[in-house]
Amino acid sequence: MDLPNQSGFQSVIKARNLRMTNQRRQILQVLQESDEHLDAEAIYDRVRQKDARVSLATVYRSLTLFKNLGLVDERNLGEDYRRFETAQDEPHYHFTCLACRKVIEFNAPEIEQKIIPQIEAQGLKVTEAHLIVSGYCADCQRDQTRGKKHADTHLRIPNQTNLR
Amino acid sequence: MDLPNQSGFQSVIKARNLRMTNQRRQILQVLQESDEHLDAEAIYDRVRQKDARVSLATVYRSLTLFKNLGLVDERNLGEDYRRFETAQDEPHYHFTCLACRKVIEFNAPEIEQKIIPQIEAQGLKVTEAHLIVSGYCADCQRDQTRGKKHADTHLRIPNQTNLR
DNA sequence: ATCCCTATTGATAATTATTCTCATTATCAA
DNA sequence: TTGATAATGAGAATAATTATCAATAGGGAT
Ligand SMILES: [Mn+2]
Ligand SMILES: [Mn+2]
Ligand SMILES: [Zn+2]
Ligand SMILES: [Zn+2]
Repeated sequence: MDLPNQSGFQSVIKARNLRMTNQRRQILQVLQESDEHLDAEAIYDRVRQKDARVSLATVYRSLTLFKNLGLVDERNLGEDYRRFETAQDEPHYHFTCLACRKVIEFNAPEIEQKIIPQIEAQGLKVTEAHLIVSGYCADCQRDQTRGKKHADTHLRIPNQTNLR
Repeated sequence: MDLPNQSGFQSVIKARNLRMTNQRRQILQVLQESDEHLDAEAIYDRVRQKDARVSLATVYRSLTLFKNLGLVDERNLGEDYRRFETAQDEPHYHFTCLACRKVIEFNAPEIEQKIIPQIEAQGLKVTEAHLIVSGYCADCQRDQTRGKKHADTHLRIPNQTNLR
């Protein structure tokens, strides 16, 4: 079963005399099979389950490559680590629940149609735009039991107690 | 010479039986005197120049405190470190030049007036929203000599060569 | 199928922003 | 002035990401 742009992957790889490795295929496939926003570690975990002897360094290297090839987009959703998802045709933006970490995507055509044009009218050239919204999802507003479940990716337990 | 809300600072500090220390005064003052988006290290440098024997740990601790008190806002402008600025009355957003690192602020009332209300209409509670735009400023589009000057804060030289 | 060039990888050390630890100091109310 | 304890400084610890480098593997040419 081949995935959508596995072929587009091939062509863009060869065009730059890069090499089509198993690791790259696996890593890209994990991204394509997922509708979530995975971080490097989550991708690493999933790739190893499937089969390969892949190193975390290669995951990072491949993500950087895919990003530069336009196959994958990097997202910063207010965490201190980076998430990745396959590049979409339509731009979209992200809401993250501060309690359960669920990520909800949304469109905001005003950004592409009004805000960015206004910025570029001032002589700036825009290459990227991220609208990052955070708050509390409907479930977590209702529940007292906030932060119980952790949607959208695997759990990472931070350290900090510096909240005063 | 007292600064704007140094007094508001006093009251909010006392209200929570926190203590008004020299370090906190100095750090907050650096933020208030600057119209830039400083990172912890830049604040650290400026505070030491002024006078005090302040540790970097205290800068971080104070920034976290000020953020929680609503006196200071944290910004992530696409770098791998965090910037801070005094809390503004009006929301605003940020464009960063990828070449010279200059930061340009702009308003986007559509966000507060249309986009966020739409999100909240779906049952979500929004507590924060950042629109982070990057690209190239007018100067850097013109110049071939991109990346020469480094506006808005001190220089940090990264390591990476992983760009393929 | 074999050779060869070199892009890529795995393992692990290095880097670096931020947080933690804990003994010492300073704030402030009484 | 004193006492309780909030806050600090110094440096160790943490953790995500990147660099190093010898070994491996892709793929074009033969
Ligand atoms: Mn998304
Ligand atoms: Mn700003
Ligand atoms: Zn939630
Ligand atoms: Zn510029």
